[in-house]
Amino acid sequence: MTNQPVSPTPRSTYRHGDLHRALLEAGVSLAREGGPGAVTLREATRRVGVVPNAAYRHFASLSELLAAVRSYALAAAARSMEIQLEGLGEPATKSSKAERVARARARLRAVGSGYVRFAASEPGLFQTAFATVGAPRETLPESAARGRSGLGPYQLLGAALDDLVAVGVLPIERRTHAEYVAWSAVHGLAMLAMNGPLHAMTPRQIEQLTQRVLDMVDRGI
Amino acid sequence: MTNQPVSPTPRSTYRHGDLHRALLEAGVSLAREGGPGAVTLREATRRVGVVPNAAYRHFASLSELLAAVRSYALAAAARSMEIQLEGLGEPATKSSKAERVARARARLRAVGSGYVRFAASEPGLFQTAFATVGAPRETLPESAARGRSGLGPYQLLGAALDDLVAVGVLPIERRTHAEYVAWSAVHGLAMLAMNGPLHAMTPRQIEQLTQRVLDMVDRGI
DNA sequence: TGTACATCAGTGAACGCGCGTTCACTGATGTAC
DNA sequence: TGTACATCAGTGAACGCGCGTTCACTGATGTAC
Repeated sequence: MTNQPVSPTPRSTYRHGDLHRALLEAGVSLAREGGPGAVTLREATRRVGVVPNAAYRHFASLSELLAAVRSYALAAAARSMEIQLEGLGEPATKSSKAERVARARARLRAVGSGYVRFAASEPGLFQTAFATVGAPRETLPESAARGRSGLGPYQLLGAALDDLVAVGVLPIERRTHAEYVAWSAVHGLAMLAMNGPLHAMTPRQIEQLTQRVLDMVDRGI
Repeated sequence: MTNQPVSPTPRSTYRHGDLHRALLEAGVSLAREGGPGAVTLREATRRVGVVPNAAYRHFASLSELLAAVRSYALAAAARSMEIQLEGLGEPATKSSKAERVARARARLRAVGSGYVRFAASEPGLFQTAFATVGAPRETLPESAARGRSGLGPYQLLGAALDDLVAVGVLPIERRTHAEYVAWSAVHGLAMLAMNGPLHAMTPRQIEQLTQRVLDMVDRGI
């Protein structure tokens, strides 16, 4: 596999200095390259140029490192969604009802689009964040798993749906569990694009398909 | 983990008799219990009560066994979808346009419903069939991966969509890649139901959510 | 400002684990005569 | 119908791999005096 040179960052000092951060970064790189299964203590320490058990000064176990990496991945996903939201620009101060409706719908699309873009551009991190199949359900350290808005991916979706309700597009009785309905569509697309039959598609084709799925959500939610 | 007794089926004969089939069945059990990652040659042979390397008389490698297990899982998924289709009953011989439209739409719902039901009832096999994350893209032995109709899961979906076109519900220009749009929705739901936040839901809640997602597909495709 | 010392980050060696896979073997089976 | 024999399914032992984790250690650092 990835046979990294033994000591990629040769230390001059005996102490490393910031091993905790370095291990986390190595863990993120591993997840980026090979998904959550590729995150191992031995490979992370190897990349940092430190002996395997040195990791235990900073993480109690592998799963603690993995949890930290997952937080990072969730935050990165949130950022991707935020970036799409920011692309919408500021709302007009005095906006008509139609404008507010259009904006709320655009927000939901932006959230979905950011989600799928993240999956397509960072498949390894996406898997780490959202597709931890078979792994025991661990509690997420929610603190670090957010974007700049202070919201995590799930909250960003929720806020967009609240907007749709406020603006009168989404009937309040359909608000319950609406996250899951919308999420299903983009999550499924993301999965298929990553390892399924869509893997061979160009980014442009993926983008078009994303728009079609978002059309479906828009019409059907 | 699963510490199976060493020789669950003690042989009286030196030869096993049908080791190929026995190993496949053990592999399917392992996949059922723990997903594709739980399928190992050593555990499969252990369960059958045979020495590890005996497997090499029947499978060239682990990945060959895994491919066989995947075929089985795909066929099981197809069966689940077919069962939902069969639940629709026979079409009336002389049916009105409205009846044929309703039937075509019901068919798509049945396909989706069977897919999600399979994921919910057999998560390990579902993962083995459709969620092989990170695994190298291998060629599927298509032959065995089908239901009784002779169609695989993907073909069943395609046929349902063709029906919608024939009946005039789905505009022909939206037929291209429509599989992926519909598939995304149910696949995402299935994934979320298996390991995501929907894991704690009751089968009844999952069923209701499935109907909402299918409503969305029906309205939005 | 200089020295003794406690702290604790990183070392070195080793453990046990389960895995896939290879090798030379053995002994039950079915076939040829 | 009985016997010699080739076949080849399953055995026994071993390999090397990477993994997480534990142990007693060492030596750079920063603090107290």
